[in-house]
Amino acid sequence: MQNAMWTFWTRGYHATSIDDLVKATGVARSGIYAEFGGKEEAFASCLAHYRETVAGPAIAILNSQDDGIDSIRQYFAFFIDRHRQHGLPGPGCFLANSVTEVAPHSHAALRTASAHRRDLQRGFKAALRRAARDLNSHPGPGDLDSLANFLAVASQGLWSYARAMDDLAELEQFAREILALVEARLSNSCKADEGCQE
Amino acid sequence: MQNAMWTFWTRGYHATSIDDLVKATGVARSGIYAEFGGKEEAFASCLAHYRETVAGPAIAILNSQDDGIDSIRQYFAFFIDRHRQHGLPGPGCFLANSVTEVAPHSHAALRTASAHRRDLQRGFKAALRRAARDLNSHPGPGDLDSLANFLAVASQGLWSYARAMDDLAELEQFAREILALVEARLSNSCKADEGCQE
DNA sequence: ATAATTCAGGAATGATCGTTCCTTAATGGG
DNA sequence: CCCATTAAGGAACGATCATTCCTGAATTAT
Repeated sequence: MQNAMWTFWTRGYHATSIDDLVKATGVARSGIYAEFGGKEEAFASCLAHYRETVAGPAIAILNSQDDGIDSIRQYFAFFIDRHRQHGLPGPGCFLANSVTEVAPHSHAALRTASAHRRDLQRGFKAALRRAARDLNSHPGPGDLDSLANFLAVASQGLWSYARAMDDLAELEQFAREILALVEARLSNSCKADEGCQE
Repeated sequence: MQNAMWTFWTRGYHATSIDDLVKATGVARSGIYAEFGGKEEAFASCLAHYRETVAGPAIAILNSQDDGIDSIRQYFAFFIDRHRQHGLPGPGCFLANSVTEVAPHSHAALRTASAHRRDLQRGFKAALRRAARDLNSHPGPGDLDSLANFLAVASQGLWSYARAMDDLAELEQFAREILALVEARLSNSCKADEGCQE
């Protein structure tokens, strides 16, 4: 399963053949069909497995500690460290890759990707709420939703580009910039609020 | 050419067969090979054609007027309007799609995508410089580069998700949020600067 | 008008695709 | 020890892939 997931992850759905899965996993063709049912089902299973074992723990980082800003920092560090180990160009995020390649033509992949985005957005929102609290910021209604939605979509861009970049420093710069932006945005809400201390 | 580009754009490289190109363009198989050479060359030509006729004019919007913030707003509006006409899920950005699907395994596509990102980043930086000027903001050295790099990568996320979303309002919310973030970030630089009025 | 040339259309080819099926080895109950 | 059941390995299938090549019509030059 792990090897099949990795193959779909790095090569995508269409560029992966059943033979590739056979070579990657070591199990025979009949074993692939016995385990999954077919290529589409195999892909869906691998995508769900990725969501459980990789994306889920990553989102959990966003609630791993009290400091909201640092939670977001660690979320990005989690993926960037992966790419530091692997080297660039890297695999990116399997869910992010699937959004581009298969989601437009596969209802199953689209629903998995949408559910993931919802979870990620909720995680970001929770971290942002703690960050706003620590910054004495009082964002308006919907501001945190808008900002969390933005962070989820912007992350997609980072994981996409991780497949086409050769300099890790650019990924790190992106992560630093996104934190600076969030702090500036929350501080701005603070500034607009009258009861805010300095 | 236009029809071949659209086919690769919406379906991707691997999911597009020569037969698809024949049906889409109306020219016979031999005509495809006479014009392009082969499937890979056809894709590269279509990608270059997209960069010239779609991405180039879009980047030019970033320098179309003096108001930097509004230039950025119009850049996003340009693509979002496309998706308003087409409906969601939409085609996204052909270059952004290629970053995910083919750039990791194709040197030609990777170079085209990298060159595009460089151009886009330069366009954003120029617009940001004008925006900073109008906001009386004095960002530190490298701040505009970092912010422009961020905008280019974040855009990638938006065009990716345009292929997997069904609500245009979320695209628009993203665009509004990115402008609010940029303004907050530039205002923050202003606040840090002592000679800043207000 | 006729012969030469060009080029588009589609048939043919070898390879590879996803999928199925048959053979065979392994395992467990009697 | 033997037979029944199961699961794994690989051969075989039709379909489709990218690519090549051949045929016939259109066009140009003489």
